[in-house]
Amino acid sequence: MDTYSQAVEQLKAVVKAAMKQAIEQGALPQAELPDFIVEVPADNAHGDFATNAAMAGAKAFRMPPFKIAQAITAHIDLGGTVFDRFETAGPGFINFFLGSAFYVKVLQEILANPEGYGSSDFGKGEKVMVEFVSANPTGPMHMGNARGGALGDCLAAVLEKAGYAAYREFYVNDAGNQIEKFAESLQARYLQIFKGDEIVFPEDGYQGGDIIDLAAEYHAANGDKLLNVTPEERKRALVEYALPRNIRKMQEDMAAYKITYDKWFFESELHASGAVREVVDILTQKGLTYEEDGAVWYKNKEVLTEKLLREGKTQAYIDKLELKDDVLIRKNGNPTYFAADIAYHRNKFERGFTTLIDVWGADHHGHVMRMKGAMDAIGCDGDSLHVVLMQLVKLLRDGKPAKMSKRTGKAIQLRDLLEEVPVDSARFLFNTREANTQMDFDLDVAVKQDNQNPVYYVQYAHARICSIFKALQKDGITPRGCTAEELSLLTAPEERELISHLALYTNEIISAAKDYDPTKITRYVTKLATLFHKFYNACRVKGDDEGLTQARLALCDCVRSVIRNVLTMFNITCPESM
RNA sequence: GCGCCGGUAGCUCAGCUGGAUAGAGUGUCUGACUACGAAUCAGAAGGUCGGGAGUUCGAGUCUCUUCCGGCGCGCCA
Repeated sequence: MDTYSQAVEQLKAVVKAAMKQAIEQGALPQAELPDFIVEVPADNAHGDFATNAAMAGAKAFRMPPFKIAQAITAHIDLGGTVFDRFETAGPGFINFFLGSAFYVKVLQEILANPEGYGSSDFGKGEKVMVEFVSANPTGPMHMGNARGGALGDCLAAVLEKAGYAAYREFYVNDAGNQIEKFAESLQARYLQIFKGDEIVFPEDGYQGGDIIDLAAEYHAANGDKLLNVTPEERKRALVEYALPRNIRKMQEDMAAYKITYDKWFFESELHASGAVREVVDILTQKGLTYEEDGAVWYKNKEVLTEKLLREGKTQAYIDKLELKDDVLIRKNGNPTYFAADIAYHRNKFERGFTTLIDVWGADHHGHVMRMKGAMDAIGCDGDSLHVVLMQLVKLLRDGKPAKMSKRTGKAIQLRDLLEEVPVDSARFLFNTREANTQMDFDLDVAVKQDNQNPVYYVQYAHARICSIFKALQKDGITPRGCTAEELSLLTAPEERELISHLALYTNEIISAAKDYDPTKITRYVTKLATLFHKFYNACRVKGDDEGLTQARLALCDCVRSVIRNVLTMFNITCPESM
């Protein structure tokens, strides 16, 4: 267990023991021990940790919180802990102050294993799949994919550090309706090369310029080869030409974005293998389908109503949702996206993943509940499917929105973004806002190499530390191992605050993993950089006291290690000089 | 109409299972390099936590209601 968690456990035990003793000795009335929390106060004048045990016990003990606090503190024994002292304060908080033993232990823990610091077995090796981006291969990737890419990739990284076996997957929708639309669009553009406006572009076709380009490329290579063949043959040839090119482009874009997937999963395989048919059969066997208007429907309403009633929702609430059934097999015999998606998620469970995380655009939120219900319906566990919904990105340039409509052809694509903005910057910045909030992405800030851009602020802290080591090396000062006594010389407020923050890292990783929220880590490391800069301005590393200089070098080393630890995890470069 | 997400400083956002005087960054203003990187730091100013009601020792956080913004309610994905 990491030093920080140990301290918290010690504190809980000490407070519990004190309460028990107070009850035994009659200072508190007989009652069940209340649940209480241990937290880090916002204001460090209130100690390093505080507990609300006295306030939480007000009801159980039927006493004013302040009196309870006095009764508890009269029986606290800090022997054998990393704590020094405590006090009661405010309405009944008990504040605890760490002793130097804690700070020494934190540094020793990091120095002993800088790369492994932050890792834990919290996830117990559970197989988790993070499916993210999964853009349609019918056109170039957009800003939403950029956010999803950074989010999904870094989330997977956080999960790995928290002890999960994370797996990154991209679902390629290379089948179904949108491929048909893709084919129709390509065909129209191809024929327009010969016949111009005489060929009407399909109303719901893909308007993007990339379709025109693909048709033109095909024409340049193959001429009028497809002019006089059947539409079916023409479309098939065009898709066979264009689809692999689009997929390759997506793979190139993801590679440029420094995202490496464990697998690119093709929807077409689910159709070819009969997996889609299979889930429809399963649902039919369970009596959860029916035929109407020539289509096969799934009883979504029935499944979700039962599920929601089980969860304690009222019938009135469920009625208001106006749940609807869904088509699995269209009248024309083609399965819907929904049917394929059920098969896909079943396939994930069958591959041994016990937790599935999908990163989706918020516009798909209507799909979440019925997908979970469908998992239950086919005998998988819908509660093991977690969907991280991501709100839209608004691109700003010169403080004004930069439009990004996919249809205009002038849209800002992922590729444009990566040409304009450094990958480090994009990966970091997209993880500074929680998925669930709409975000402004300021292109001007993203290319800035100054304090407005948090990624540079963090990288600068790292480079600065590297520079300290070089400068002191020149003066003949070489870092060496420090004794505990030397490390305990780090008592300045700036030093202690910095070490305290270093101590939080493992916990922060676990918290980010639990919440599926890597933005906690970018905030963590930004604050780490801030605290380092404060330390740097307040405490000189180079000084007369050799032991203190070495201790401060050790502290610098720890900060550098943790910054590198975070940036490496997120696949962001960590320059030694800038 | 129904549902999901958001509304916190001029701007962009934190605020963990309810906790102490609501915090950062940025912007504005004022300071700090003959010393390890000033790509930094210190300080000031800046708030009806969208509005209202409730729950209790205590509410930005929970409940209800209402307003505003985004999104969704397809034999689209």
